[in-house]
Amino acid sequence: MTRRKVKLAFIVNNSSRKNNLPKRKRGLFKKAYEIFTLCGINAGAIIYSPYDPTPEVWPSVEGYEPSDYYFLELAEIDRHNNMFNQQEFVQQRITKADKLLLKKKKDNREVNLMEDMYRFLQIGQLTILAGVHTKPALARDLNDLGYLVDMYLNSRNRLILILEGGSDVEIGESL
Amino acid sequence: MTRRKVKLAFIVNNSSRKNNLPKRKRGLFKKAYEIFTLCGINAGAIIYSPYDPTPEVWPSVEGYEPSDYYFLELAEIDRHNNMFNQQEFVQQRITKADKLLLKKKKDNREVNLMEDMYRFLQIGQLTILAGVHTKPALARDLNDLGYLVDMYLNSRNRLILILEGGSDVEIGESL
DNA sequence: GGAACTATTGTTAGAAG
DNA sequence: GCTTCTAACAATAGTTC
Repeated sequence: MTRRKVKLAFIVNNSSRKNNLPKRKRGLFKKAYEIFTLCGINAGAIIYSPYDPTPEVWPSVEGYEPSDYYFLELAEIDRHNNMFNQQEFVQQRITKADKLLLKKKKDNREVNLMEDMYRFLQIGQLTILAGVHTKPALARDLNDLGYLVDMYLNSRNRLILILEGGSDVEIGESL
Repeated sequence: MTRRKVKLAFIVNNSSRKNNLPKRKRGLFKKAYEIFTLCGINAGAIIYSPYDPTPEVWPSVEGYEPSDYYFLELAEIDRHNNMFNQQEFVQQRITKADKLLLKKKKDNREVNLMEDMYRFLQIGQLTILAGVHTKPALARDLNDLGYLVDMYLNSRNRLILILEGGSDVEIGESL
């Protein structure tokens, strides 16, 4: 049991590094779960393991159990008040996003929308972290985005974004 | 200093709960950083604090310091090999996304693209978690997406997505 | 090759400044 | 509000089975 203090640096030994990951991962996700439970807020974690093509996230995407549990817990304390806060909270975030967008008026740069879509899908599951209240809308949106990208894949062609009633604006090209 | 074992449950006392959050947050982010450093992989965490309209994430979005540090560390060990693995890894994920998309061929459902964009921007900073190698492309893409949404806001009108040379497809409406 | 163990290091709840 | 302190609790590195 000789365990010396570990130096916070890349573990050079391959097996040690690999063996460490699941332990640490469990620790990280547990911490996220503890914050989630103790403080009643949405917290999440993600790990891009080289040993798994799918990024591992907490809360889990498939089952949504932690979120459900979350509301169950809150229901016994102050559910209504919490939902109100959540709404205020989201409103603040949207206002902030608005301001951010107004700062972004710039030159007409080319957009590789496809890349964005891919990236969106890759991190799409993270949107669950955005809040329990968005859950039903989320599932729909993710599917719709899939449809949108699917259209792109079918077309295998140039993608154009148009503002109705205005002038056509070319946004990007396919791969 | 009487500290009894804490029950893993919502902290009802408001000030206790609020005081707990920064400590726990530090702990969570530290764990993410440790995995990132020790195991040489991309790991991240996010907290949607009710006390802050901006979600707090690790790694930080502004400075990109942790990522830089990451490569600095790896450079001394096996940078080339790691980058190769990263590429393979990304390729796997893209293949996976492709399969996911093919499963999504469905009916023509309406897409509220604006919602997606908002959500993308809200979680956009999380894309940094997708990998260090995407860093330069990422900054550009986020700006371009901002531009795209900006156009939308300017138009205050219906958004149409068109596949060039094909039939026009109506995708969604503004709020 | 993963589950269990445990000495040791690490984290944090509550209090105090 | 925020640091700091520290007893108590928790996580885990190295090892064993």
